[in-house]
Amino acid sequence: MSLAEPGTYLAELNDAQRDAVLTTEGPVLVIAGAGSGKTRVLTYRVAHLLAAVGVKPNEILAITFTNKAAGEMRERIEAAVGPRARAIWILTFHSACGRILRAEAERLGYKPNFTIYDQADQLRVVKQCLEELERDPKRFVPRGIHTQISNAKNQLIGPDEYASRVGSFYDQTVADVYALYQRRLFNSNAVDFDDLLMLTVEVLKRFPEAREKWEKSFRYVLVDEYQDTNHAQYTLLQLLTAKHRNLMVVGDPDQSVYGFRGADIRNILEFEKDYKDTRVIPLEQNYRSTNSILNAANEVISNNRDRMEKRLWSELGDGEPVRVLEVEDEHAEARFVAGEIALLLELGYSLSEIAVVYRTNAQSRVLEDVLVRQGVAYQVIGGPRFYERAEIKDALAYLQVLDNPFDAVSLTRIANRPKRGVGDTSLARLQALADGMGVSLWEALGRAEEAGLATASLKAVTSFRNVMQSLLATTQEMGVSEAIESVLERTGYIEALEAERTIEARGRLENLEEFVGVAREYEAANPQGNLSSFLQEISLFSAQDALRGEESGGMVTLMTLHNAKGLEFRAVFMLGVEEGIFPHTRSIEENDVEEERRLCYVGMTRAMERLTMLHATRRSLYGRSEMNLPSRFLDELPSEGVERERLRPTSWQNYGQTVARSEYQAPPPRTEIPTLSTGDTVRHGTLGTGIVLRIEPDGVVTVRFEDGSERRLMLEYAPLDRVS
DNA sequence: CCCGTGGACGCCCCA
DNA sequence: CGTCCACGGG
Repeated sequence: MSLAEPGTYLAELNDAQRDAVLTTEGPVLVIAGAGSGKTRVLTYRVAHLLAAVGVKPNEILAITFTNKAAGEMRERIEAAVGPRARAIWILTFHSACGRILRAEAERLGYKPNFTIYDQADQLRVVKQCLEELERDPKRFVPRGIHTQISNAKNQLIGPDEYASRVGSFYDQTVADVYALYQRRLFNSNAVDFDDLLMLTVEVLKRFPEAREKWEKSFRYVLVDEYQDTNHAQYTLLQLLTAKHRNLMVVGDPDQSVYGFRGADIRNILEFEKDYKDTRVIPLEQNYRSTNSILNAANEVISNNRDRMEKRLWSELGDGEPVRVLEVEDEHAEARFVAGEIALLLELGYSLSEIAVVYRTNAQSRVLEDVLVRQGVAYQVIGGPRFYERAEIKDALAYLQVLDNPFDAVSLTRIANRPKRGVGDTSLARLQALADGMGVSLWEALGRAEEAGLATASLKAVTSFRNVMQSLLATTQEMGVSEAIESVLERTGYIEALEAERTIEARGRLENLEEFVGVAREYEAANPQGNLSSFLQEISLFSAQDALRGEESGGMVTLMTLHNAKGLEFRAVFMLGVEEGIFPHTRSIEENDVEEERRLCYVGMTRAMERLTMLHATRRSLYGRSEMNLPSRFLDELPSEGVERERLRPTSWQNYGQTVARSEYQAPPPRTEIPTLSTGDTVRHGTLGTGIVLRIEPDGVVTVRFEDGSERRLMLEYAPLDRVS
């Protein structure tokens, strides 16, 4: 597309889409059904603003749902208008707030290099607070308290206001913890995810100079996935667009699925009330799915009462019917999916065009077992993440402390890693000293002799502090990757892992190497980036950002329905479509089935050609075997264009060629299992030769074969031999 | 101060 | 069925 010629790109749009691109002034609400080309609209609109309206790149703020989406959008715009696109603000809510807050932090008394605490860090602080307040953690469950605080922040209710509204003893405790929690974070120069929004709003509200600066700078604001905004985000947008009022929001009320983190569907349903002269543009033509899939999804969602009437249609024909399948239990479910994947490959599908979605992360395990056994490459989005692994968190904690020594949570984490004789007792004494003197833990470390420690402990603390001090001085001048290597080396972290001589330790070392690799990539992509910006980027990483796209050969993608949002696949399998799982028991109890139904709608509309929904009659959950009824969502499907089948034990036990063996008849383990290490060249019976990339403690090896495909194989069973 | 063991408990989805 | 945490011996 050439931007000198609006005619060329406008011709690629349908009437409604074109309208959305050309209506640049004033508030615009685009109701974009699933697969209706909203990314195209957003991209072209930005390009149009730059090329035809003459807007400067830094006057545009585009909010996307994930960093990955932001990156893709930036690429597409750059392809159209060139390097100018780099100056556009294309960010998620959290990263945009991170940036604004860094610029304005000092007005609130924070330093610009504040640390962002993740869920685990936040919980740890809540626990500390409960301890300090001497409340019974049985009665006041940290997780529950934290949820209350988080909800309050999403509603922009600060600690003082919360305290003034207390209605019960429980509330009073929450209020006390909230106040203390906030003070703790402040003293650590740290913020949590919710603070990014709440504090940004606070700074804009309290400081007119700040507000004027930012509302002036963003002449055009675009927001994707508007149906998932919460009150804080809503207020932020109001503040930022007060001057120019050029706000375009794009969303689909039927895809609002983040109620649990404060998303308020009314933001989109009542947008027209908030902005009187709103131009509403519905996009109903779908370019993704066949009509069988769309009709099925339309039927299901029409059972919701609280919605805007909308009906998607497509020109892609009826296609294959939607399949609803009953299986015996979760193992049969997994085997069936694995068998179907094999069939799809024969039909010419590639693994990367196939996704399996489910309600809860725990559901992936059974399927993973089967896929590993079959040697099917897959990736799990979400679940235990790279950055949540202990060794990566340790490395990150070191970096956090180097960037922000006041960060007490990170400092506590690394104080005794590797073991160096700084135990909980010593740390508690130091923390008490710090609290007593009103200084940070880091400063207390420097005056350890006043903390009344045993001689050995004092020595250990002093030597730890000296190491950190010297790292603080020397890493200043280094790039991020070099700093990480230096930290791991000089703290003895690497040495300690190597001394373990276990496969686990080896895996951890490999993960750390990968982490250094991440840092190198970051340096290459951001030549002017520093430690602070690297850490911020990592803290705001989302599950979808880890999605590996069209890598050669590819892999099947496994993920929760929430993580599937915004993605599309030629074939989609939806697991566990059963009462109690989907809709989840808790949603039924809390009368929130409409949100679950929207989630079902989201899942179904991910599929382009083939959609299979499965339910098992029996399923073990928490070690107990339960009988589940088919989900009510299955009852809501139309009869036309839907095929219902029941897989009887006899038919699934021998299902497909590769799946023929049931789990009780696995081939006998090989007698000679080759000893492999990463980098070895190996030969596989059917897959050819490849290189060992990674070895997991449970005997799973990852091999990259000559055709570029990566596979995870069970060393015990896979016909693998070492060739060099 | 470290590590192993047994008991309690879980009860989603996420940046 | 797993995980996480508290507790007690070495």
